[in-house]
Amino acid sequence: MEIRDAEQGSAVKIVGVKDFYLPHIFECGQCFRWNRQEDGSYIGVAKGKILHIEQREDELILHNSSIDDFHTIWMPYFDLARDYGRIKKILSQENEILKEAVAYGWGMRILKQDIWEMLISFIISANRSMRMIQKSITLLCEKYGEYIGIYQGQRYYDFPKAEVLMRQSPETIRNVTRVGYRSPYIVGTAKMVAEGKIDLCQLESLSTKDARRELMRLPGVGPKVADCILLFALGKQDAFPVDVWIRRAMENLYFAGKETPPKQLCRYGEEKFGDLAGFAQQYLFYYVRDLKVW
DNA sequence: TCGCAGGGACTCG
DNA sequence: CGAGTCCCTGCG
Repeated sequence: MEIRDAEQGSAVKIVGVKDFYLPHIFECGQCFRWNRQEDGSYIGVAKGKILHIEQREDELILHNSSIDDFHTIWMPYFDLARDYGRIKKILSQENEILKEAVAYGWGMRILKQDIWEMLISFIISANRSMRMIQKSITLLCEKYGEYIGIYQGQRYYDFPKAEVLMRQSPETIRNVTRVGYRSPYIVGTAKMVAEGKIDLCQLESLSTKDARRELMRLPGVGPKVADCILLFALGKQDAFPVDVWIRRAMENLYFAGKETPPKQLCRYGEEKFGDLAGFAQQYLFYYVRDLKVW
C-alpha cells in the first residue's frame, strides 16, 4: 500500500489496496451514512468530516481529505492496517457456505465507527429494515446535528450530540424521525450518556463481556444491538451479532435447520470462530441476505 | 386500497 | 423463560 498526495492537495491517493471494495463495505449493514453516487463513488460523514471516496481497481482516491486526515481518521476507520487475506483464508476453510460467503463479499472491511453514533444508530435499527433505518438517521442528523458544510451542492450534518438529544421530547423525535416507539430509548440513552451514568470512552478497555453488560444497561439496547456496537465501534471482533439472517444461516449450517434460541447461536458462533467471529458474521450476513440463501 | 410481513427490545405472566 | 406488544414501511 502506498500513499500519495493527489492533484490539488485536497485529495489523497492510495495504491495497492487489497481485499477492499466499497460496495461490500458500505452495503453490508454496518453503516448508515454513506451514499452511493452515480459514478459508483460514495460520499459520507464520519468524525465530523465529509469524505468523498472513489475506487478504481486497487486505487483509492479520498477527495476532500488531507494526508493528515487520512492517517488520523480514515486509515483506522477503514481498518486498512489489517490483513484481511489471512482472515479470509482461515474462514474459507471452515465450510463450503462460508467459503462462498467470503468469495462473495471479498472486499468487506469492518469499519471502526464512533461509539455514540453506533449506539443511537443501532437502537434505531431494532426491528426495522435497512432503508428505514437510513431514513431515520438522515432525518435525525438534519434536524439535530451540527451543520458541517456543503459539498457538491449538498449540505451535510454531524451526528447529533447527546446533550442535544436529551433535551428533546420523545414525541417530537418520533414525529420528526419516524423512529416510532424507539424515541424514548433515544432520549433515555442520551440522558444516561450526557449525565455520565455510563462512560462510553472507557468501554473499549473492558473485556467484550463486560462492555456488553455495560451497554445493555441502556434503554433500547438488547443482546443484538449491544453486539453490533461492540463489533462496529469498539473493535471487539470476537462479538457475534445474531439477527434474523444470521439465525437462519446458523440454524441451517450447524443445527440441522432446527429452531434454536439466538443466545445459543451467539455462543456457538463465538466459540467456533473465536477472535474472527465478527468477520465470519459479516461475510455470512452479506451473503445470505443479499442472495436470500435461506 | 388494504392487509400482512418484517424486524429486536421490553414487559408481564 | 415464553408470549405478546410496540411502530413504520413496502409489497402483493
